Amino acid sequence: MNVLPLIEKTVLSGVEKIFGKQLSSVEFVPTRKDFEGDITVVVFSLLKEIKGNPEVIGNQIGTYLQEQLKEVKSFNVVKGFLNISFTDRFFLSAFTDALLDTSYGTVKEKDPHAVMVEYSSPNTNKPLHLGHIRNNLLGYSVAKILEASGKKVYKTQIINDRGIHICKSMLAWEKFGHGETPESTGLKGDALVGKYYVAFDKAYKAEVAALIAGGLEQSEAEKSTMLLQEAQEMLIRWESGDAGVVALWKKMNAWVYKGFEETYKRLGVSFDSYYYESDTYLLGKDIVAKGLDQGVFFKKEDGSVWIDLTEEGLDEKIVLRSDGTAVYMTQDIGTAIQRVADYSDVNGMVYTVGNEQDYHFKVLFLILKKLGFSWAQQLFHLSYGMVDLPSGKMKSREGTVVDADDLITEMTATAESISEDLGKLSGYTQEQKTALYETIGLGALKYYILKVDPKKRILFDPKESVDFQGNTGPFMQYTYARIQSILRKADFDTSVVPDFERQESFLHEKEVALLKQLFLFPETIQLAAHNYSPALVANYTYDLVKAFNSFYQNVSILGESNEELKVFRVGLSRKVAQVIQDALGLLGIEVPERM
RNA sequence: GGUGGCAUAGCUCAGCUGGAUAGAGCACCUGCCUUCUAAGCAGGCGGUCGAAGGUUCGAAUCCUUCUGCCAUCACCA
Repeated sequence: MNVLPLIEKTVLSGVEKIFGKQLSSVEFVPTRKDFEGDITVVVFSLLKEIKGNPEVIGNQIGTYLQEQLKEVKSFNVVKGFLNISFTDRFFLSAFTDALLDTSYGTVKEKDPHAVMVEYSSPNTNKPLHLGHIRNNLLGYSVAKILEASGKKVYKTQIINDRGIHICKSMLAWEKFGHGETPESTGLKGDALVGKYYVAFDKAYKAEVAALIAGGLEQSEAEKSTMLLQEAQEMLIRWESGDAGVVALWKKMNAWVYKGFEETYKRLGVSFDSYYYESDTYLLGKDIVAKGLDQGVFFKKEDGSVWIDLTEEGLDEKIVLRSDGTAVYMTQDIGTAIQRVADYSDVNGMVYTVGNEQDYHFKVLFLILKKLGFSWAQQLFHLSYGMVDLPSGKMKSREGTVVDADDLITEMTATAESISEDLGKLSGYTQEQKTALYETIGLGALKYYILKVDPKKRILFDPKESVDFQGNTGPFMQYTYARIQSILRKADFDTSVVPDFERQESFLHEKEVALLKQLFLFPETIQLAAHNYSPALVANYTYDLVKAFNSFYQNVSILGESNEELKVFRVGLSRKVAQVIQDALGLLGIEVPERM
C-alpha cells in the first residue's frame, strides 16, 4: 500500500513537532483481526526516544495523523498499539492503480545483470524420480520469481552423462538387452536405460553371492566381480574415445534425453542451455594450474593439488588428483567459469542442489572467491531437503523410488476421478477434459511440494494420496475457475475500470480484507526473490484465495443492486483472478477456465 | 568427534526484519446447495512453539547450553 511511506513520514514529522525528537523510522505491523484498524504503529518502539505513557503518546500521534492525512479515517489506541483505519476512498484509489497496472506486482525495470539458475542436473542412467521433481519445481519457480523481481534469468542444467554408472547400464544392455530399443519395447527411453541399470545391479549381486559361496569375503567379492571389471574397462575405453563404446553411449543417451524431455514438458519446465559433464569434466584443470601459480592452491608430495580452508573454519579440500585427473570440484570450478564466459551479462548463479551437498558448495564458492572472480560474490546454493518415504530414503537400485512419470500419471488419474464425481464438466470434449485433469493433477503435486520451505525435508507417503482440498493447488485453481464463471455471466464489459469519484463509503469488511491481501502481492514477490522461496508465494496465494472465498460467499457480486458497487466487485474479482494466475505462474502451476 | 540443517495442534505445514489472546489444512463434531461453481463457506474441538537459561517494555522468532532426528567431514559424483 503506497500510503505507508506517507504515514511513516507523517508520524516522524508529528513526533518531531510534538516531542521535539528526530527519528529515522517507525515500526508498522498489520493490525490483528480482533482489533479495529488496517495498520498499526507500535508505540513501544518509540519509547527509547520518547519518554512517557505509550497510550498517551499513541493518542497524540493518532490525532496528528488524522489532521494531516485525509486517507486516515479513524484511529484507536490499545495499550501501546496505535491502530489506524483508512478511508474507502484510499482503498478504492489504490485498487484502481493496481487494476490499471497490467503487470501488477512485477518489477518493470530490468536489472542489466543476469543470473543463471541451474536445476534438474540428472544422471543419464535412470529415469527422474520424486527428488528430481522437487528439484525441478524449485529451480523453475525460483527462476520465475527472480524474473518477476526484475532480474534477467538463464535457466540451465549440467547433465551427468559420463562415469561408471552410465557404463553399468550400457554393459547390461549389451549383455542382456537383445537389441531392445524404446521403439521395440514401447518403453520411454529413460525407463529402458533405467531397467538395465537395475539389471546390472541384480546380475552384479548374483555374481557377488556366487563368489562368496566360493569362499571369498564380502568386500573381496564386491571388488572382484567380472561385471564391475568390465564396466571399468568400458569407462577407460570411453575416455580414450573407443568408437564402439562412444556410439553405444550416444545411442543410449539419446534415448534418455528423449525420455527426459517428455517428463520436462509434462512438468512444464524448460531450459535455455544445457551443459554436459562429458564436455566440461576437463575444464578447470587449467584454472587449477593458474591458481597454483597464484598460491591459492598448493601441491602435496604425491602431486595432488589442494586448497587450505582451515582459516575459514573448513578443511583442506582436494581439487586435482595425484594422477592429474579432475575431481568433482575441478569440474564445477571449470563449469562456473565457462558459463560466465558463454553469457557475458551473467554476474550471479543459483545452484539448485540437495542439502547433502551444502559443504561442497560452501567450498566451491570460497574457491571461486579466492580465485578473484567478481561474480563469485553473487553465488547462491538453493539447498533443499530430501524427499523421503515412510520406509526411509529412496534408492533407485533397490526399486524404492517414486518414479516421476508414474506419480504424475497417478495425480492426473486422481484429478479425473474426483472431477468425474463432481460432474461439472458438461460440454467439455474428452480432449479438453484430459488436458484439464493434467492441469489439476499437476497443480496438486506442484503446490504440495512448493508450499513447504525448501530447507525442510518432505515426507512423502505414496499410500496417502496428495490432497485436493484445503490448502492445495486445486483449491486455488478452483477459485480462479469460479471467477472466470462470474466474468462470463456478467452482463457488461468486465474490462471497464470502475470510477469511484462520488463514492465515499461503501466497502464491505470482507472486501477490505481482500483488498489488503491483494496489495501485498508486489512485496511478496520481492520477499520471495530475496529468500529464494516459492513457499512464500504459495502461502501468500492461499491467503488471497481464502480472502476471496470468504468474500464470495458472504457478499453478493452479480446480484448487487448498486450498479457501481457491482462493477467494482466484478473488477475486484477480475484482478484477484489475475493475481492468482500470476502467482501460480510463478510456481509453474497453470490455471483452468472451468473445473 | 568436528561442521551444518531441522524440531510449532493427533497428522501435514504457515508464522517476513522480535510485537497484542501462536494461525491454516487434514482428521473429528455443528450448521449452510431451487439465487454468481459446496474441490466451497460459517463455527466447535485441539498447543508448556523439543528442554533449560539469557538479552528487554515484549521472544516461536535473537544469544548460550542440552536433547532428538538428518546430512556432511573420500584422490565418488
